[in-house]
Amino acid sequence: MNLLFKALGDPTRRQIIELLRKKDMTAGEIADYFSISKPSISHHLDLLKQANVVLSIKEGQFITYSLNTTVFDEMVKWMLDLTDKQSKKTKPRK
Amino acid sequence: MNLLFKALGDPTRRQIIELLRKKDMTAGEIADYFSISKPSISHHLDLLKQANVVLSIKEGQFITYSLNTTVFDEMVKWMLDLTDKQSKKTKPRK
DNA sequence: AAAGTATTTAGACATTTGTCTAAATATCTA
DNA sequence: TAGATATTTAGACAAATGTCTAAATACTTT
Repeated sequence: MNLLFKALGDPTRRQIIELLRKKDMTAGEIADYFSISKPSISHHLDLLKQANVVLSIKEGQFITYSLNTTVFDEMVKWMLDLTDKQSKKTKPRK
Repeated sequence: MNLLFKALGDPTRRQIIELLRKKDMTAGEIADYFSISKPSISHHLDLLKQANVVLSIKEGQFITYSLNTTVFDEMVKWMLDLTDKQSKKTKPRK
């Protein structure tokens, strides 16, 4: 989970996630939304990919990125568990 | 939300959060769980406090820390919304 | 009041992170 | 096959981050 939390720690990367929520986009399309260089965006995409937050497929000379929302499941669970006073220190009752 | 995401980006801070989930603890008690110095733990606690993840009250010479789980609500919402394919690009229908 | 305990503040330092430009790779098109 | 387009890789660099030790602050106890 560390890569995931790290990935979400940067505002630019969260914006990328929000963009991809609306629709899949190529690296170039994504970069157009930001004022930082394409290599920087490429780097952010790489980190998101390492964290398994995005998937990419190469289509000709383009690379299309999409969100992999499944990785958030565990994280949401982690956070909801924090609020679960009932099961302090106990295993969840299946 | 940036301070919150940043705060969660560090493994030590997440461990602190997990400790506080079980029970409120003083700074010293928390520090005893780690092999890093007390000033470092103090610094982590400060960041968690800035992110509003923990609350602290001074009791004599001790300072007791507790979790403020309410801050996670917005974050959970953010993540759940990412998975919500239905409302792509639309405002949530109240 | 002095000494001990709990915690933070200050300042230094190495590592990590986010950014950039230049160059490399891969694909498409004329 | 050249030239244009899309994207990444490489390497440099400044800023942010996590850690440390030493010192300061605050409270308690003798």
